[in-house]
Amino acid sequence: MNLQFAILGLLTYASLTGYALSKIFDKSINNFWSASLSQIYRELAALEAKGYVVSNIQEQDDRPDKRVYTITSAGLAAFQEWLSHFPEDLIGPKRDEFMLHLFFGGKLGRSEMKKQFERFIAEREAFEQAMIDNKKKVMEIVKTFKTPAEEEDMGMRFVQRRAMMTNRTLIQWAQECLKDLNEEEGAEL
Amino acid sequence: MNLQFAILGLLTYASLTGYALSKIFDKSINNFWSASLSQIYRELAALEAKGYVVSNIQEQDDRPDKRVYTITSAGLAAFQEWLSHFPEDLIGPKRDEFMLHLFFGGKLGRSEMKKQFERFIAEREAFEQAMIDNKKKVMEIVKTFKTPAEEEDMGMRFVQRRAMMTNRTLIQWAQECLKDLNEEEGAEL
DNA sequence: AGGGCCATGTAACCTGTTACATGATTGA
DNA sequence: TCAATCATGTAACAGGTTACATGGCCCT
Repeated sequence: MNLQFAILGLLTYASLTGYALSKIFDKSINNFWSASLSQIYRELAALEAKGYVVSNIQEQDDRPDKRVYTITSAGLAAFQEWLSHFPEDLIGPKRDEFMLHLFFGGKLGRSEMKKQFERFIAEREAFEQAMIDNKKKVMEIVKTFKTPAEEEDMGMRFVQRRAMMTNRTLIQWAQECLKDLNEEEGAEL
Repeated sequence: MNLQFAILGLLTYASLTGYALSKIFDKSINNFWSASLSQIYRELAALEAKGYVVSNIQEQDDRPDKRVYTITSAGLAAFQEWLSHFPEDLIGPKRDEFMLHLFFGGKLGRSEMKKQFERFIAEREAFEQAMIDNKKKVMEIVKTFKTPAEEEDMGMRFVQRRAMMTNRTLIQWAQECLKDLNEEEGAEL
């Protein structure tokens, strides 16, 4: 259901193809909700069956024809209704494979643990750099479908800030864990 | 698959019933991997079909009989194999309903946004307090099935630290967002 | 008397992932 | 010439959620 509303939400800004929706997902919503391309196509079909969107095919000479989806008034109403009801539970489901491994890390060698934390830190630092590099690009993409009204950009700003802050914290966390692992080793010698 | 390995992992410490597994999940693994009770029963059945666990029924007079699951040597081997292969992707899938609403928050009133951030902060602060209060209890529960060897407790310590640190950061984040919302309002008057 | 804990599961449904299938254009 | 991008989808499977079904004990 939620993915359908995410799609509807984007379609309130502009009519888009499944492919374009997927691009926008990767650059914005992906920070807190992931969706694969095939999933998007499936949900678009479901939305059309409900009458929340309509589609029409645009022929193109040089590229494959595309199916452009447009939100209907029923879709708009359903979206607003969904939007106004924030979820009760503010924490939600989790699935973090890395943490799952870590929890059982005692059954692994300490050197393997350290290796994994180092990899974690390196990836998070690269991620941070990528966020900084992409920030302007993301804003440009967002502006192609969001109007430049200040209040509409709030959501994106908040989302980006959260991504940056939590990423920094996770790097710090991993560094502290690494320190612990090194100190324990020192104590043993 | 991952849930199956989480269950196997817990069963390496002790033989447990589906119900008991669910309790332990709620107090430990739930920080980074959620599972419902019915899911646990289903995965236990799947694990038994694969020969990774065996079960035997213990009759009880005062309470319902219980089915106790024990890991087999094949199960142990499969678990160790899984454990030694950390995931490539360290970020993983996300589904955060609150963020999804927030992203489209521009279509909502500013007062509604503020209300939601206030709720967010209150819940996160309560969560922090609950973590502090439960810390000792959790450790006791963990010790009932984990041996007290220091290195085995590492995983839990790291997991708890991460939960505390990210929670703190999220509170700070929400406070900053609230400040932004208030300042913008001030500028308008 | 009523709610929560103990304890087990089944069934249906909804979501998410992966593999398959096709094929032209553009840039390195 | 090779990979990437544009562009659409289907099918099968895996994993997660919700509702249903049952029933005694313990505490307030």
